[in-house]
Amino acid sequence: MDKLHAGRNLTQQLVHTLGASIVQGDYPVGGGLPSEAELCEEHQISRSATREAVKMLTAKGLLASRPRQGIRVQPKTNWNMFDPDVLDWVLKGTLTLSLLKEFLQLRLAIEPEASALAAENQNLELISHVATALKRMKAADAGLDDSLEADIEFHMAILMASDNPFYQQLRNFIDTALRVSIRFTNRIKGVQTADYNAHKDVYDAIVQGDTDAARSASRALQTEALGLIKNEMNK
Amino acid sequence: MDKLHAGRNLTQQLVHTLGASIVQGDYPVGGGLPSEAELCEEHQISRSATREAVKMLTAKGLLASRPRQGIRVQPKTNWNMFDPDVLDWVLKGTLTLSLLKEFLQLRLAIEPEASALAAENQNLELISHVATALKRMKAADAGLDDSLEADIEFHMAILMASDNPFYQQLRNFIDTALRVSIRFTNRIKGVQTADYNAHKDVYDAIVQGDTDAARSASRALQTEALGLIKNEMNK
DNA sequence: CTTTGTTTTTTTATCATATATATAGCTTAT
DNA sequence: ATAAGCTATATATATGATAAAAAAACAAAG
Repeated sequence: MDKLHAGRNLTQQLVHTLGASIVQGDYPVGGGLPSEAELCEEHQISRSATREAVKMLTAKGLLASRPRQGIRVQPKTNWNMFDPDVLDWVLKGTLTLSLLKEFLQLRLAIEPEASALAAENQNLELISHVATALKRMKAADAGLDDSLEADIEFHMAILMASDNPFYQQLRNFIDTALRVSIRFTNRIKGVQTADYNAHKDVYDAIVQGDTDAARSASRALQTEALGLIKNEMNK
Repeated sequence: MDKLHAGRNLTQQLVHTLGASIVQGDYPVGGGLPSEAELCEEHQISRSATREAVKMLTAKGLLASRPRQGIRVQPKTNWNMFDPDVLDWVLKGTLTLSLLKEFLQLRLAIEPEASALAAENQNLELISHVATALKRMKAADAGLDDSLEADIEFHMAILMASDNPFYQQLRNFIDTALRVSIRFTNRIKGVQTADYNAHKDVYDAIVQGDTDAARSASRALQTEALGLIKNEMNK
């Protein structure tokens, strides 16, 4: 079995290798995977482990299996794109400028509204974590902290401060995607210390409880990143 | 085994009964479920079926299992709330005004931006489905079609028309939640033919390619529903 | 008494095999 | 032609045995 996935158990290993393959398009959508028996043979593991891996991928919407019909890849619209694993496979396997744009278009919906909610709900405990992240960003500007990590922590803290479980649930999603996308945008505009002042504007508006200002400050932040990508696509 | 889940196979049945129980809080978060062996005994099914069900719930973020430690419920922040099954269990098991509000707060982020994207991208094929849904809504006003279904179809068509896979992926999520929430809001404001004109405003703006108008028309639609809930909460 | 290393024991993980069940495609009777 | 029934084959389920992991109990050394 794969050496790449050391530390994980057999089922998990197969889940990840199969998941990545499926997303990459190694098997025809709607069409069939190798049968259960063939998968066992190929990967040299037992039926239990194989079946459990298939079940996990089924739970994530990638596969479906029926007797006499075999195991088939579900259409993309069934994939749970918000499952961190699936998202990871998609981003690592098929990252394109176009996909990145689409991701940013989603953040453009989520984050401004999360900032507005944070300003509205005034959960001081949660808002304090935004302040902490902002301090890390400042430190990173002076080379005392990791710029990428500080940036991500900031955006995670905003989502948490929304105090809404649905937004909070998007943490994993945005975390996964940010790690890919920030690296990508940095490559475009040159390594950059993430724009501290623009981030501070968002924080200030939240602290002041100004929902509209929070929304538009956050929106400005997102729009800039999106513009960068769109620009790149037109080259 | 449960008579409630007829038509599904044993694994699926157990997934759904366990999933619902977990979400409802029948087992302590962070704490343990019955052991594999006990689950088999309780539900009178084999270890294969039991293990596969546990794996599926693991894939959805509800459970984790390790040797010697047993099967434990993961903290809520790990649950894949955007998985249609999980959302369904949460909504049916723990629906409150507060949860409904939080759901609408998410739609308030998603749908206006989806409408704006639809206006921007001008995918005529996809936009035509919005027109179809709108016609159904008009027919429903005259009692010739189902009002709930027409309403849902409209909002689904908007998401599709955004032409962005991430928004499209939210179809399942919003579909599931709308069915619960529309019934709920109707109970509050009396059975109502969904507001045709407000919906038409959104469609018109999209057709005209006016992104800002589409965004604010959609936002108005969402804000109204949200206001209704907030009102109810303050009673 | 504390720390560190070892053994025990419990539970899941994996394997192997047997049987049941579902179903696509073929067959046959009307 | 059409529908009911058959067949072959893949998954679904059951069961028993073994491996591996990890917490807990225990023992030895400092």
